[in-house]
Amino acid sequence: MSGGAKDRAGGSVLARVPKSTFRAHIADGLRAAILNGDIEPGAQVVETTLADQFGVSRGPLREAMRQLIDEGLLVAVPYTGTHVVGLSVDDVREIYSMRVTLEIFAFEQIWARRDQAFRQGLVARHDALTACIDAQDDAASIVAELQLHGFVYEATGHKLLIRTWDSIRGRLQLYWAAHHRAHGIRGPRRDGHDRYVEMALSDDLAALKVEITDHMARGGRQTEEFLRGRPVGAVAD
Amino acid sequence: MSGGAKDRAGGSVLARVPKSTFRAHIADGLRAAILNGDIEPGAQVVETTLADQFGVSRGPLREAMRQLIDEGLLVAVPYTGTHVVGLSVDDVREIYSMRVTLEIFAFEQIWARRDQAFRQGLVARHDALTACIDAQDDAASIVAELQLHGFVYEATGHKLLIRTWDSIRGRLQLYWAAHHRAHGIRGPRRDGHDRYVEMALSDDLAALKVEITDHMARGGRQTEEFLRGRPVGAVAD
DNA sequence: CAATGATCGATTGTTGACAATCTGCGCGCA
DNA sequence: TGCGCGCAGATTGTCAACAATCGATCATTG
Repeated sequence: MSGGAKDRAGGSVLARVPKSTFRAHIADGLRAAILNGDIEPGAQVVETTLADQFGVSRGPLREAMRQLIDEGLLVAVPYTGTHVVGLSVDDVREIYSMRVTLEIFAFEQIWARRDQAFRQGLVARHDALTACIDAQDDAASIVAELQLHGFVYEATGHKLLIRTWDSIRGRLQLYWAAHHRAHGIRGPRRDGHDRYVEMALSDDLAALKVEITDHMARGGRQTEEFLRGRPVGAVAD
Repeated sequence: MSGGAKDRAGGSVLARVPKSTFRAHIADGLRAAILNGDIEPGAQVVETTLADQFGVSRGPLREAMRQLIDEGLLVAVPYTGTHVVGLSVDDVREIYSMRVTLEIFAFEQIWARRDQAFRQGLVARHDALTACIDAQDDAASIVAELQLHGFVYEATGHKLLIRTWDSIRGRLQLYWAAHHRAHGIRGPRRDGHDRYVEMALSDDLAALKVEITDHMARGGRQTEEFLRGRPVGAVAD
């Protein structure tokens, strides 16, 4: 489409060129590769190598990497190298504590405006998650759970909140994916989300806040057991 | 130092070359120029122009701009142009509502660990802010107020929270600066911060939460009056 | 044998030139 | 007069080559 990159059939991830720029698609592809575990936490990512794999030059690729650095998925040392981030126990703890705060805030924002569309959307995503869990498809359940929670954030219409959720989601998914690869079966159990959705549609905001706090605490606890003492990767930020 | 940018005495902002990369310093300089009002909200920023002003090529400059876009200070349209963001009433509302949530969370995190160092640091920054207000130095008071609140976030040691505050601070400062330039005298009154600090050092967390909520509500209200109907800039995100 | 300094490979940082895209404007035409 | 069309200017997107820095290796020296 541009610059001089003629066809790039060899690119590992991108299939079509969307009419716009490369950067976003490289970022998406690289993010997917990291979250998918194709590149392990702690592993080094080299600009030239990736540029070849994606079939682009280092310019756009650098910008994509910079974006992932902002998302907390990569860590760069000037003139030396860039690595996939390794999450420590404290990092995961921070993610979960932040989620409690943000998600309660999200429900406070939307509480009075939970119309039919919201209720249906929430139930639909809960059903999708339930189906993934019943099918024991862990990879899909991770995505489904992220979409369930993401739907709540989106529903608030609070752009800053959504942006903040976006900035956390990557690290959360990185942890979930690593946990899943290491432990096989992952966390989300049916009953927990059943209660969560039930209360989200109830009239008792206080009870929902407690449920969210407990929900996250459960996830966090099971989390720490897995991580204790050994960060997922080598490099911390 | 590198590449081929020999001396750059003509650069508008950077004075010394710090031994590391350009990007961070360009970002700092450009951010300062925006927050300082040298580039007005809504105004277009052209890569080639800025590159000349900073004495670097477009590569590093693009990365710096990309960072400011992530911070919500710039808005880019592919192949068309990049503008300083204009904040709407809703945007400012979002910033303030987010601050309430984040700051209450910050105090929850640190509440049990408010040692002598924290108390002294908080008082010191409050004194500095008070001095700026008494001297009617609005520009300095903006910085002082940001440092007061920033100190609280830093004190939590919660990296994710600090990062989130960082991602909001720029937009808040952009609004405060624009408000100040348009209205002359800005918001922060002594009594409000006196109460804030007093309660932050008290034993009544619930009361502090109320104070924070009110504090922000006051700032937000005065804010909306100024902004009603006319965003600070031309382009929204 | 330990400490020190030079060298080399690997990787990122920077640059200048070229290509693609968008926007506005003038022109022909019904 | 109103409207589509194409052209030119401006701006961003991309590329390939070059420079700077870092880390490890290895020879040198006391």
